[in-house]
Amino acid sequence: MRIINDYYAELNHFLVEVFNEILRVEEASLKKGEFKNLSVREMHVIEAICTANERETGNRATDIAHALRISAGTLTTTVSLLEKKGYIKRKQDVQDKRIIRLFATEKGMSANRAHQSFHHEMVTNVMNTLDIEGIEVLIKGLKSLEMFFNSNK
Amino acid sequence: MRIINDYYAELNHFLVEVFNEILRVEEASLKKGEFKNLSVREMHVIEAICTANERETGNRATDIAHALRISAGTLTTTVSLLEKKGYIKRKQDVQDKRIIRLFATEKGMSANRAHQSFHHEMVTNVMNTLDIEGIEVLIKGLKSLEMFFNSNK
DNA sequence: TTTTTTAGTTTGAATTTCAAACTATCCTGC
DNA sequence: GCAGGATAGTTTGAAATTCAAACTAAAAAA
Repeated sequence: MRIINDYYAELNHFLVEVFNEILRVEEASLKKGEFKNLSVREMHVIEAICTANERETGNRATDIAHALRISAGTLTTTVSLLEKKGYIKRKQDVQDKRIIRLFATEKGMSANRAHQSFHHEMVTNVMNTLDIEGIEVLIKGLKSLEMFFNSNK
Repeated sequence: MRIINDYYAELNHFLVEVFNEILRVEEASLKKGEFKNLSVREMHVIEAICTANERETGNRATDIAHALRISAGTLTTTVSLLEKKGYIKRKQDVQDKRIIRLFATEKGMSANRAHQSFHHEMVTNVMNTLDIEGIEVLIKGLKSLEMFFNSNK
């Protein structure tokens, strides 16, 4: 039981502390790079727009707001700013003029690639310290975390 | 290489999506419980104060602000509010009157215990899906994440 | 053709945060 | 001692972020 408790403390530490770090480091990484004038939130809006267009999962303003779990009003604000900064473009749908479709500009896609490479470095870094079996166990643990959260919604 | 890429995508998904959930669920969990009038930020201030007093790692305002990585001004604001709400107490140090030491009230400690039990549930939930070896691998993976973040500071 | 619904924007208020100025206290060197 | 600098915390003013609710325009339903 002693050992289990040690593991408990360590896991809790990681889940509490380490993952707060992700945002912080992500932010710092953004501030250092080419796209200083983007906040993490803005970067995530760009990312969501790029992903939606790649995977064709819906690039309407509503879709993006829903994916990011932010309100429509908040998205409008961010999108207006990002458009002014030249990262994304609004396009009114031809069939249904109520709908605004969102696209990244070249600059936006470039910012997204830079951001992706941050994630890529992070993930490959973790993977390199583990063998295949270890990766599988890590994923299994993270999966059960996800299940825990889904059941708590 | 195909398989490695699948793992990559899955890991990235967890690191990006799942851990954003922690804050959300934590927030929702708070709003449901006995201590509705506490934000996640406020809860974390209480938690930091309780932990600091348990472990005697420094309960000065400066120590707490540093542990939470927030500015002194921000902490002052939060502490004033939490004191008004009855969760914590300021005490001026006797030796050095510049120093403000922070303590949780009974109510504050009670809120902290409720919050701890949320974490406890979360962590034991993950641990229950794994055997000892699995837990060790999970921790190893998380550790390498932490190392990645520390090297990126 | 009305009425209702949907998509997005605007508005107004609340919250959160921080840097910088400020106050009070302590420490150092003369 | 005491002047000058350092330290702890607070206050202030401004910026950023967010959302609900009111609003506009367009589409769908009745």
